[in-house]
Amino acid sequence: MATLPKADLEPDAPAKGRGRRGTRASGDDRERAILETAERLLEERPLSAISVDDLAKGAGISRPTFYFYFPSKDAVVLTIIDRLVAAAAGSREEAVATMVEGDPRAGLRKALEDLYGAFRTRRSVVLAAAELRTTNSEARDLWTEVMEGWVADVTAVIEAERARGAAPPGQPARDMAIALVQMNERVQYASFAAESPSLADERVLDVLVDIWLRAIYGTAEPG
Amino acid sequence: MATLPKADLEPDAPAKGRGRRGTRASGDDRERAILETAERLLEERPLSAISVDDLAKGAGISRPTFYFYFPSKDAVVLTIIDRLVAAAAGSREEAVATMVEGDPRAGLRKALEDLYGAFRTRRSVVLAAAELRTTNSEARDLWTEVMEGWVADVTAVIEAERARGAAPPGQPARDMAIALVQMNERVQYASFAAESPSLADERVLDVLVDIWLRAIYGTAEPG
DNA sequence: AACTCTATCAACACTGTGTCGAGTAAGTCA
DNA sequence: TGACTTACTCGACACAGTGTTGATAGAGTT
Repeated sequence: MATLPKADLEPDAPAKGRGRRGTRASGDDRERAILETAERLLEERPLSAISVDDLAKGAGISRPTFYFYFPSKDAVVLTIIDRLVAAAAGSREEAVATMVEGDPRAGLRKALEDLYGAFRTRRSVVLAAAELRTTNSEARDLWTEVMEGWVADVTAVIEAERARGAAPPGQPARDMAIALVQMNERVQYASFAAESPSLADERVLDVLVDIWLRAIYGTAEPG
Repeated sequence: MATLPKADLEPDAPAKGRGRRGTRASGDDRERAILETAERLLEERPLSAISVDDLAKGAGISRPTFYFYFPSKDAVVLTIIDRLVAAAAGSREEAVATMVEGDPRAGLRKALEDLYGAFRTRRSVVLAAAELRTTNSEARDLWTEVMEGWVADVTAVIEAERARGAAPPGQPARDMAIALVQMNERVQYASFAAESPSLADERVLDVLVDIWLRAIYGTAEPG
């Protein structure tokens, strides 16, 4: 089977020190097996229904041995979330670049599309992250970082559009950004979880883009 | 001030059969004591950090005796949430009535204000509900019911405004309603939990009302 | 006085978490 | 080669929490 003796020059060290204590012996396989087991099980059931024993069994080791690789179940999931967040950060940079150039509607749509896509392909991880967030402060902090990043970018975009006269004045740009980013989070989560009510997968972007555009570029004096 | 515990003609039998099995002997006090203990502890710490034993101790009974009154910790919290939801349902009816008559901006603000107020005074219960929702399907169903109610109302309002020509056409009214209602949920939750980023308590309404108005009554062809 | 019904809790069975300490096997170097 | 180190493994334990059982006490009929 997969005997990967792998010249370990700088092999992984994937996400800071979330995983194993020291060293980098052959047990890399085990660490990977645990992570893969976690991802697989999360496709089947919620995080709360997965035990350390399930992860250990799935990776072919005993429960105490699991603790040699990770300090807790949460740490495993945090490692997985770290990776998702890193991938999403890439999308974000790209997205902002897209937004700055030319046509706002197309730019915004492309930006939200990339982000939505990055998460949709890892639905089960997003759901697990949301679950973890309610009990684990490290998960909360990680998510805060992500949200602050987006809010900062969106705030800058709104301010730029107002400055060049493309967008009318209104509520403080950062406040708008917070509400809009949080709306996206919630709407996307509901769609992933197939909550009810929720937007159908293929409606999410149309609706979000429209609300963003109206919120940023529109004024409303209804009659 | 919010005089919530109003008009108890029917002193208990508060929410269907969530509580004790049969009868109504003197042990009503105990049931109430358990509920009060739960509310008190939820002000101090999250639901996940409260055990059945804590509730029993707080009510001056042993753990097995607790199970005479409630089948689980979740059932206690569900009873509390039931009451909050019932109170909020009152606010909702009133809110919709307010919206229908005259000036949309004032009406919408009043409506969102009432709702926000109903929840803000019971912050800790809202937070507990969100926590429960991730693991308990009954809590999920209950919340679904609440959300569907709001979405139905908002959908009707949007359609009415479009029909009388006050609002321009756009995305399907129900889709807009879902996104807007979910935005409110998320923004308010973040504010209650003092997440970061989140809107300051006194900014929430201004920002939400503005986005709602622009989303419903505005169009946006940015340049 | 026998009978019932509410209410109570000690003791138990079970599930899950995390730790300790003893052990093995594969290097490393004297 | 044999002593020492380091990576790794797991049986057995201690602990925390949930939910159940069965025995019992008192109050209220009949």
